[in-house]
This record gives sequence, C-alpha cells and structure tokens, in this order.
Amino acid sequence: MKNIRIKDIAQMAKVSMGTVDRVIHKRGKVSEAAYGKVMKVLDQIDYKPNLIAKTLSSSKTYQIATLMPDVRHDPFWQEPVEGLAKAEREFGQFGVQVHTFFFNPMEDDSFEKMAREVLQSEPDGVLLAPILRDEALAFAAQCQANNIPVVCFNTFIEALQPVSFIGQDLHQSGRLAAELITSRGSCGTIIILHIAEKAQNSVHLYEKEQGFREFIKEMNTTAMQVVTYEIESPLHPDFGEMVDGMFQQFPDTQAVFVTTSRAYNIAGYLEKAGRTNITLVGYDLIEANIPFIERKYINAIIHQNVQQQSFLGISYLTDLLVFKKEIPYRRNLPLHIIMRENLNSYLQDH
Amino acid sequence: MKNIRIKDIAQMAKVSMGTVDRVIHKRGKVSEAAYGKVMKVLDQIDYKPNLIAKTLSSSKTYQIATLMPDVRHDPFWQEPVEGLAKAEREFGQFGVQVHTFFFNPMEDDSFEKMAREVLQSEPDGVLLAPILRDEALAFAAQCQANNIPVVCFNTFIEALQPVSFIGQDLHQSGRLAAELITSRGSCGTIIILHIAEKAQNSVHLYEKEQGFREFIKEMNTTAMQVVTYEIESPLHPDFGEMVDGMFQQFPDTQAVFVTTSRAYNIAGYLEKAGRTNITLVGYDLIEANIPFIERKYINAIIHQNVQQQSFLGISYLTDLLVFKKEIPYRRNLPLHIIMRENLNSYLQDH
DNA sequence: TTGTAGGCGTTATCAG
DNA sequence: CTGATAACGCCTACAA
Repeated sequence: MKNIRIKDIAQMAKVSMGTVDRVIHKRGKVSEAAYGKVMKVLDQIDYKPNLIAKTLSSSKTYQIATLMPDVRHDPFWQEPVEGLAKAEREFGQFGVQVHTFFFNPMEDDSFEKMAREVLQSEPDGVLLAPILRDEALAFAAQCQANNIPVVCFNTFIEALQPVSFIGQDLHQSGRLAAELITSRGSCGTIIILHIAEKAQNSVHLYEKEQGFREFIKEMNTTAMQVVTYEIESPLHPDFGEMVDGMFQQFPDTQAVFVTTSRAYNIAGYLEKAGRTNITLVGYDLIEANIPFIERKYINAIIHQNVQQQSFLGISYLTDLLVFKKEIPYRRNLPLHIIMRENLNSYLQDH
Repeated sequence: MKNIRIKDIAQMAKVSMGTVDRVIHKRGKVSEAAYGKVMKVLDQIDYKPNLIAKTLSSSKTYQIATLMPDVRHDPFWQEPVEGLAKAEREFGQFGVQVHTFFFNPMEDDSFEKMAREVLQSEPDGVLLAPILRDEALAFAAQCQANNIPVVCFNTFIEALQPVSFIGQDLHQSGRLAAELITSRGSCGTIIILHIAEKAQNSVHLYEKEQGFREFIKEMNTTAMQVVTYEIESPLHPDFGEMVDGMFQQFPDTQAVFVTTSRAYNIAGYLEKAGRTNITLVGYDLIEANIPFIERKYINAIIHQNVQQQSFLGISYLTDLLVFKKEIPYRRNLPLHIIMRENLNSYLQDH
C-alpha cells in the first residue's frame, strides 16, 4: 500500500540502507555479492524515491544562469523575464535559484562580456536565448567544457547541441499566417514585411517567409501576388516615409504579414493614414500590439508564448538537475491565434 | 540569509518550538504571555514555512473526489479525465489522491447515486462538473454541510457558491465565433446550430448564442441574416435527414456555428454532400473533429481546453488543502482558436 | 566495503 | 498550558 522506501529494500535484500543507497546512486564501493542482492530486489519492485524527502535532506541549492537580450532594446524580451520570475516562484521550493544576465545585441562584445560573467558565476545550468549565432556557439562550447548543461529557447541552432530546445515551428507559423490572410479572401498584393534591426534574425524570418510562400503556392492561384519587403530600422526617423514608399510601390496591397513583433509600427501608420482596408497579421502579444488589435488595425496575431518558453526552460533544467529526469530534446509550443474577441481571454490569464 | 525556521522563532521569543507551532497554527492552548511573545517576533519577521518539510512530516494524504459525466456518453469528457491524471502525477508528491466518479447525465438518479458514493468516500475536497443544475445544487449543499470544499469546472452556477470556478467566458466565445465567421466575408444566412441531447446545457448554449448575436448586431449590416436551429439527438438514425431539412429550409446558408463539440456531425454531412462552400465553426479539439479540420470542412474550432480546466481544479484544491493558500474565486481560461495550420502544434503539445 | 548516526524543518505525541 | 522528542525518507559523514 505505502510507497517502498530505501529501508524496505534494505530489509528485503538483507543489507544496510547505506548499501542500497550506494547501489541506487552508483557511488561504487559495493561488493559484487551485495550489489547482486540489491539489484535482485530492485528488479522485482518499482522503487520511486521520495523527492520531498530528497530535497529536504540534501538542502542543496542549484544556480541557473539565464543569458538573454535586454528588454530595453526590444520589448519582445519582456515576456520571458516574467516567465523566469514565475519559474523561480514555482521551483524555488526545490532549491532552484535563477540569475539573469542581459546583453545588448546591438553592442559589440556585450554578449561576450555577459557570457564571461555567467561562467564566472559557476552556475549549475544555463538557459540561453542564442540569437547571436556565432557568439552563442562559442559560449555553448565553453559551457560544455565546464560540464554545464545548456538549454536553449526561442532560437533553434542545431550545431549548438543543447540539452534541450524550446521554441516554435517557424515554418509552420508562416503557413498559419498565410491561412489567416487568405481565409479573409484577399486578392492583389500581399507583402511579407521583415522589420528588424540587424540581419541577425534573418534565419528566423526566412523560415517564416518560406512557410508563408509554400502555403500560397499550394493554393495554386494567380489572384494573389506575394512580395517581400525589408525595413531595417523601425527606430529610424524616416520610418514613416519608408513605409509610405512601400505602399506607393505596391498600390494594390491587400494584406501585410509582419514577420516580427513589430506589427504595431505598421498598424500605427495605417491608423494615421486612415487605411482600414488592409489585412495585417503579425507576431507576439506584446503591449504595443494590444491597442491595435482592439481597434482592428491588426487583424490577427500569432502568439509564440515566449513567457511559457522561458518558464519551461527553467522547468527542464530543474528536472535535469534536481530530479535527474529525462527531458525532451525539442519541444515546440502551440501557435496561438489572437484576434480582437479572444484578446482579453489571453490577457486575463497568466 | 537562510530561511527563518520555527526553531529560530522559538529562540527569539524564548519559548519552545511547540508553542510557536501552536501559535502559528492557531491550535489554542497557549497562555496570553506566550502568545504575545511569539506574535511580537512574528510581526517583525516574515515567516515562510518550508512546504517540503511540512508535507514530509505530516505525511497526510488528501482525498479529492471528482464527479463528472461519463466519457462514454460524450467524448467531450475525455479531456478532463486526462487533466486529472496529469494533476495526480504532479500533486501526488504532496499526498493528493484523486478518485473519479462518473455519472450518466441521461439516466435518472445516476447523478444522485454517484453523489451519494462521493459523500460516503468522505473526501477532503470535491471537484464537480455541475451540468445538472438542480442536482448539483443539492449535492453542493450537502458538501457544505459536511465542510467539504467544492470547486467547479466547465459550468458556472452562481447559486452553487463553490470555493472556486474554472471555466471560460461563454458569451465572449460566441462573439469570437462571430468574428471568425464574419472575417471570412460571409453574407447570406448564418445558422446558429445547437446540437445537444437534452436541454440541460441550454444555458451554456444560450450564452454563446447571445454573444454571437451581439457581435453581429454591432456590425450593423443587413447583408447577413442569423437564424437559430436546434437538433436534439445526433445519435438519432434520421440525423442526416434532419440536417438535410435544415439546409433546405435555408438554401442560402453561408456559415454554420455549432455551439457544441459536435461540429464533426455537420462536417461529415457536408463532406458527403460535397459542399465545400460553407463556413463551419465549432467547439473543442476532440478526436472526432480533427480529420475535418485537416480537410477544411471545419474552418475553425474554439478550444476551451477542458483538460486544463480539470487540472487546475485539482491544482486549486491542492493549494487549498495542502498549502492553505488563497485561490481565485473565478478563473476564465483563454479561448484558443484552432485552424488547419496550427492544429498540429496543439496536438503535439500536452 | 559496510553499517550507523545525525540532520534537513515540520508535525504529532506525551510527559511534566 | 508547555517543552522535549520521535517520526517523515533521504543523504552525508564517519566509524567499524
């Protein structure tokens, strides 16, 4: 009826608790005879260690370092910060402590500097948002050299070989954007718009574009024409004019698919210009997008739930470090569709 | 630096651990003098009990009884069962055990019979799906008389006065359905279709309908005509003919909004009839709906995430019983939109 | 190589 | 009413 304890196993195998412990945890220093006796019992019964007792007893703390971009440079990174706080509240009970290190993706050496700090803090595990490919690869290699497990979120880099990756299927999200736009009966020109400071995320954006184009191609129609447009700096003073230029170049534009979280930039332009006839689909439920969803200048948002991503990252590292559980190598989160009428239901929930 | 323990408080207040324990847990039998000394210390410091140690020590188990409809009578109830299993896996660590009692909503006295069994099992808490209003009210009253906290999910009944309710905003989901349908540019007749065995869920369905109609009304257009249609028994042999009759009565039907999880019934009809020009929106990501979403006979599903509902129900009861935490009175979960291109992302995830 | 004692923070019990 | 003490199951350290 009750759970089997180490003590029970010891009695059954006619050895001491210490020996059983050594066998279970492979600490060596056990004679063949004793090992056999214990394993025989272990094979017959299903021993499930009491995690409560384990954490209470060891009273060990685990330091997890998170390395990610600074919120100040992109509001996109606000959500993961909240996910981390939530995770610390939940797993603090098990001795898990989260320390966050922010880098500025715009600034040279910022990543390297913070990466150095992370390593100096000698963490038991690392959660990483590897948006700078080369730098992240070098950092991950150093972690591996120091036997520190690395979990990645948001950006998937095969070569980085993390213990686990948590993110979303970008290609599929591009397809979803196409479904959302075409189901509104668009015809004419559809613009795929990349708004990003640097080409750092280019792989991200390219995958989304590929998914989008694949879907349109499968529709096998000539009613729509898909073009790609890039605007590098949304912080640029001439941003409005650049958008102007875009719409002048494609006067029959019916829909715009913004591949980053910056749909609000376009929505703001459309509102000022009084253009309500353009379908706009973008990414991520961030503050700046909300009022435009409410006013229908953004018709749909694909929400990647980055908060959940970082939370799961810590959760996986906890499983790994504290509970010695197996964790999945890759986990893709659901692609949430947010429109005006289900916006509030997402905001209220957390 | 380290957490303050009962032992520390005892030293500071110059009393024994036992006395501190009695004060904190209000077990009485403490002199005014001792009480004052302990409270003085308690006011100054922020004592956070160690839940790990608490659960280990008390080694108490909590029995939670769940009373809900049987899966065999409606596949809708499959998901909550999985949510319960998940919850038991997660909270079993804290001594929580879940026992599920199924009733047959079609059968007289089935609810009463199972309710009696629940009470006989003397649970520490009850999770209830109160789809039968009067019976649920009577049962909840009995629980209250026995000091058993009741948490409800899926159906909200104000008068039942549960400790907490977990569900969704039905009215808003109706509005969302209207947004999904109208954004596809429908005109002509839109049918709101209630497919349900009994009028038991009528309040549910009515709220959805109201939300839907409200949204359409706000559009202030004459291009669309909304009608309500009811089909009582999807298991009826003449079901196909009844649907036939419906479409004959409204030959210019452009869209159908099924207010239950039975959109697959209509989708199956449409596929057989070869009608691909009708927009179909329904509820719940259940097995039967999946193939029709893939083949686009169902254009969108509003997913209520019932699995999450039951999981949260147990989670709240755990907070209440084990951790003595405050729990919210009402929690509405997000309204998920599922279309063909994000279907898989929801299926893979769990 | 093996067994045992002490402790993690809390709760429950039982003498004083 | 109060204080000491033995569990809860596991881990670490130390002694045999």
